[in-house]
Amino acid sequence: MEQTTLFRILGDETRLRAVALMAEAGEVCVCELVHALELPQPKISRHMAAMRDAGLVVPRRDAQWVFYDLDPALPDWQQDVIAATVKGIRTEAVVINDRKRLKSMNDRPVRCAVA
Amino acid sequence: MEQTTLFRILGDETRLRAVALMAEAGEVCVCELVHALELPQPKISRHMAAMRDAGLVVPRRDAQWVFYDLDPALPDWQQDVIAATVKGIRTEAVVINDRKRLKSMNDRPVRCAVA
DNA sequence: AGCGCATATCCGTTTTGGCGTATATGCTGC
DNA sequence: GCAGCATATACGCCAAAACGGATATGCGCT
Repeated sequence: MEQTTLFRILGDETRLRAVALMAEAGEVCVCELVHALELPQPKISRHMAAMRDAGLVVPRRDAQWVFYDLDPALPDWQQDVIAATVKGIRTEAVVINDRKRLKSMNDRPVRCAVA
Repeated sequence: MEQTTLFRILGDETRLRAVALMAEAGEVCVCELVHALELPQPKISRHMAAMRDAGLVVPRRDAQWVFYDLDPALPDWQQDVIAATVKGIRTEAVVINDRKRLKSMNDRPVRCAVA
């Protein structure tokens, strides 16, 4: 069963935090994740690659940045799972701080192309 | 974040199948799982122990059998996640066959005590 | 072309997790 | 107490996955 891959992805704290951030803020680029989650860049890139390979997330290149967002084409039940999860963890201290740091980040890359 | 434990649990096929079965059929005992999933007993026991330790599942001893069921006291969002998941996978061939084998099992232990 | 920032990938290591087999524990009925 | 079934755990092994750090690639600017 390939259905377990969604859970394998969500079963890692770094990726879960990234998912929560994207679900709330829409697409984010790697440097924003590095700043918001306070984690080394290679670690973020590796985890985003895992999500991309799993089909959870879609990359969009814009100049020197790569923006990731949850794939809107995910099966309904997976979107439901993610929605329920985000709802359940949005008041967690970790998640709150991630959100806070993202919002207060200086020089966030401008989204020039398609939203 | 301890929230990842739910997903770590669901990220294994054996456990996911057990969860689907319990969500549909209510509490089941180890020998029923062995029969329905067609897996060796120690493997089932180990996975059920993992779920028990994670707080996903509650054991009920009745004579020589141990029945497991999803913990009704799980946080709402986790119940939502499970509900969405079960809804999403209930038409999977594997899940259908598990259900079928459970129903057609001979000499299923009688539930003598509390439901 | 060359520099600088953003991102991705590689390498070696460590941790985690699943597995099969064997064995222990618990309960029932004689 | 003993036999027999149901369940749990222990042990050693192997594979997957996460990690830090170094390095490669991609892009924009001058």
